[in-house]
This record gives sequence, structure tokens and C-alpha cells, in this order.
Amino acid sequence: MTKELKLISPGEIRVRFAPSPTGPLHIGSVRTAFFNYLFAQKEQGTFVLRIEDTDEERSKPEWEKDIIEGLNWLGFQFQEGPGKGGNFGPYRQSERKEIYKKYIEKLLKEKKIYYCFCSLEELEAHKNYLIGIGQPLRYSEKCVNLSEQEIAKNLEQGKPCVLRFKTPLKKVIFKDLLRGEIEQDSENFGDMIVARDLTTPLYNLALVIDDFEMKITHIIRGEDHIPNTPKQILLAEALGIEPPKYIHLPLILGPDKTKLSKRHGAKSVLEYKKDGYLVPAIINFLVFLGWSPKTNKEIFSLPSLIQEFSLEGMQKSAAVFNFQKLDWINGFYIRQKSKEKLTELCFPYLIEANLIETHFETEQCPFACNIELLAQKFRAKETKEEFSFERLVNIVELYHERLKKLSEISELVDFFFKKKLIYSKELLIWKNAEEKEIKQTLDKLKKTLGKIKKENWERKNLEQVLLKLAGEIGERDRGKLLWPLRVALTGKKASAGPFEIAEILGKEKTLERIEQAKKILSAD
RNA sequence: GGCCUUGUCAUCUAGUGGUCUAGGAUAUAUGGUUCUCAACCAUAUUACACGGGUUCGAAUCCCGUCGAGGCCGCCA
Repeated sequence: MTKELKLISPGEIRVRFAPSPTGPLHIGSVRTAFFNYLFAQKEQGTFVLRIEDTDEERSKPEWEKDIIEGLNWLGFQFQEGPGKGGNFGPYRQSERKEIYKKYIEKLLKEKKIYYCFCSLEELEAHKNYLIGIGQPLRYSEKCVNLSEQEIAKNLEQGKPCVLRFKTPLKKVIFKDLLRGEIEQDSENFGDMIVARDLTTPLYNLALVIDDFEMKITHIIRGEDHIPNTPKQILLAEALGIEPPKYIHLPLILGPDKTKLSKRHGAKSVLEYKKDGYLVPAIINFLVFLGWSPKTNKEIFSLPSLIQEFSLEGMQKSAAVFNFQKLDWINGFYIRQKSKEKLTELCFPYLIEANLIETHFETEQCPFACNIELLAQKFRAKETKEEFSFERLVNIVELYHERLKKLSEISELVDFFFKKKLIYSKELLIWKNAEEKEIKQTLDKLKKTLGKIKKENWERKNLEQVLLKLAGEIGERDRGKLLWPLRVALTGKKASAGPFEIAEILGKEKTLERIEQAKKILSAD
């Protein structure tokens, strides 16, 4: 299958991503865009963005913005497209009406398309009839032989009409670079509507014209477009156009194994950004949905992907979107970040969660914060306690290995910034220990920690002293001491270790929280 | 209902006639390291949809069955 690709010299390959701006850019479309982008990069071709907004009612400029913003965030740069220019524009179908008009008029003149005046009711009735007798659903061709006079009369009366393609009856065979030959008889779809009027082509026609005009060499799209392909090929033939090459990607499925859609949580890719997924993680995850390398390698950067990508590694069957694996890859990429970088990435989430605030006023959304802010001091919103960037780094670092996505950071570290922790007294109790025991432990803890000088308040010392104490209290069971300590400091059943937390919290606050734990324990 | 595509562990997949008593990753389970959680390491469990052929030999080739998905719009 790649033999054919090699016939085309590098630089000549042109691919496109052609979304319709009728909703957010979701993860399935992103993958399609990505494979187009990858292919273009690999073959040193051109990646074109075309906005398919022929449906004026459903298309919205804000969705176009969402799409472009999403592509930019992911780093899939297109060489031609709206706002970018190029030699084959305009790149919005709504701005290409003049171009379409030429083609539609030509088809009409050559009698390859014809006016159809059938009403929706008529069409519906015919469809039901066909279902009844088990035939493929296709138009009755009632209007195919209308006389010039009849057409003129109907048009004059302003009778609603559309333009239909006089589909030649034949077997259409095309070659999919991934799947081999696919054959479909055109009698299965019949005379389809290709335009509403002279300047408003529908999807199939507009696409054929645009791909030709934009000199697209390869159409890489979802498998759900296989049934459209014969229609487009016939249309291309009618226009005397050589069709491009086709690659139909397997679909992405939800956990219930149906085409991934909004109800599976296929939200805008920008929401993945908001959840704290990293671009390399998303890319790495997505590429494995339908492609695999020759080796067992699991982690790929974009450059290495471009290098190793090949159509031969493509899968033909649909793949279920595995959210757990996305999280795993994301966690992996988070662990690759330096602690400073990670803190910078987490910062907006801490602001968003109202845990910290900065003295600086910013007009920008916190998610677009800039790095200079990070050289400044912050304070806890609740306690007004000051935090340097270094101290924030120390906090975030504690959870470096525990993060799967950035948005989790705030509920993990919130206890550092709060005045009072709220938890039940049962949480303080280690395994089968008695309440009394825990109380004694907290007392001893307070006494021992109180003796440590402020200048010696650091992780290593704390560890030494506390482990010694733990030995005295629980012999081998350090949990007797460490569990209530950790709960007292964090109010959580799971967290980072108590020594490093105590270090960052500081002596005063640590003792305060132990005191608080005692109160919680004695309360009813 | 018609047409098309597709079928290896729960999930993503390796595998192109012998090296497959089927490999890797995620997930799960157990164990190891300073309480918990995570990370890391080790171990374990789980798959060639089914039935026929072809062949000395089949996950791999052929046929049939079954399953799954997609498309059948004056949406794209």
C-alpha cells in the first residue's frame, strides 16, 4: 500500500482537515486532524484547514474559533486555512459560492443534474414504501424527465426545488490505501440531492469541488465516510475530475462500543486542557488508537512520531477510547516535568480553587497566566499567610508522582492553605487502636515536636525524632504514630508523608493542627 | 430492512504459514520499600468469535456461520 505513496514526490502531497463548525472540536475529530497532520509532516506535504459551513443554520463562528483554538493548542499547524491564507482560498465554504456556481451551472447545462420539485411528504411516502418491500432507499426519479416547459413553469411559480444528481447506475470500485478495494453499487443510493440552488451545494458536491480546487491528494477521514465515497467519486467523474486517494481511519468508540459522541464525554478538546491533560499525553494516547509502531515502545514525542509514523502500522478495526490509559500517559508526562514547571502549570488551578491569591491584578483568565507572576509572592486566600514560589514548588513536588491530571492538584494540597481542617474523629484512629491511645500519642507528639527548635525544623530531623518516638509507642507498628499524625496535618486518609508535610507547614502550624486533632477526638 | 466495514486478553495492540504452550502496554490481584495514597520493582490472572476446509503444519490462506460497528437527510 505504501508503494503507491512513494510514486508521489515529497512536497506534492496535500491533505486537509475539514470540520463543520456546528459544535466543539471533539476528540474524535482531533484524531482525524492529527493523522492528517502527521501524514503531511511525514511526507513533507501541506496540511489545509477548510471550514465546511454550508449549513448556515447550524454553523456558528464561535465553533470555528473553538476548532482553531483547539488545533493551535495541540500544535497542529496548518499551512493554509481561514485567517492563514493560501493560494487556494477562501477556506470557508460559505465564501466559495461563486466557485460552486460555475460547477453547478456546468452540471445543469450538461444535464448531469436536474431540478426536483418533489415535496417532503412525497419523498417520505416513497421511502416508507421502499422499506416495506425491502429495497435500498433511493429516489424514485420522478422528476428526472421533466420537460423544459414544466421546469420553467415550476420555477416561475416559485415552487420549492432542489438539484439532484443523475447518478449513473454502475458498480463503483475504489481503492482505500488502508483497506484495499471497496465496491459499492450506485443503485444503493440513487439520485441524491447535491445542491439546494445554484450557489448552495450540499456536503458531497461541495467537498468534491473543494478538494479538486484545493488540489488535495489524499483524503484521510473517518470510516463513517466510506458510504459517501462512491457518491463523491461519481460526482467527480461527472465533473471530469480525478478523485484523490482515500484513507478511511477506524472509528473511535465509547465504552459501550458505539461511535464516540458527546454522551460518552467526548467534550471539546479545550476541556481536556482545562482538566489538566498535557498536549504530548493526548497526542501520544490518540496515536495509539488505530496505529502502532513496529517496536514495543509506548512513549512517543511528536518528532519521533513523525519519524516513525507509517500507514502500515494503521489498524483497520475501531478502537475503544480507554480513559484509564489516557490518565496513565498523562501521569507519565507530568512526572517528566521539572518541579518548577509543574508548579507553574498547577498555579492556575490553585487560583481557580480559591486556595491562593496573588497581589497582582490580572485581566487575563487564570489559565492564561504568565510566568512573571511566578517570581512574586502569593498568599493563602483564607489565612493570608504568605507563600513564596519556592514554597509552592515544595508543596507541588510532594504530589508530583501522584498527579494524573493537573486539575487534581487543588484538592490534594488544599490543607496547606486552610485555616481549619474538617474531618471525622474516626479518621484519626489507626486500625484497632483505642481512642485513649490515640490521644496519648497526640500528646506525646506535641511534647516531642515542641522541643525541636525552629531552626532544626526540617524533614531529616523530624524523621529521625518521630521514627524514634514511633518505635517507643508502637514498636514495629509505626502506623500507631504516623497515621494520626498525618491525619492531623492533612485531614485526609491519603496524602504525602507526614515529615515532609510538617516541614513545609512549619512548627507553629504543625502543633496547632495536633491540638486541633485532640479537640476533634474529644468532641462527640 | 438495504448496503458497506470489521472481528487476538476487560481495553489499546504485536503477530503476514513453523521461532505462538500467542509478546508488550493499561487495568486488576499479590508481594517488596518509612502509616496511607501514589510512584517504582517483581510475580500472577485473562485472548486468536465459531464451524468446516487447504497444508506435514494455520491466529496467519479459502469458504460458511455468528457477532460488532457504520451509513442510508433539502446534516456534515
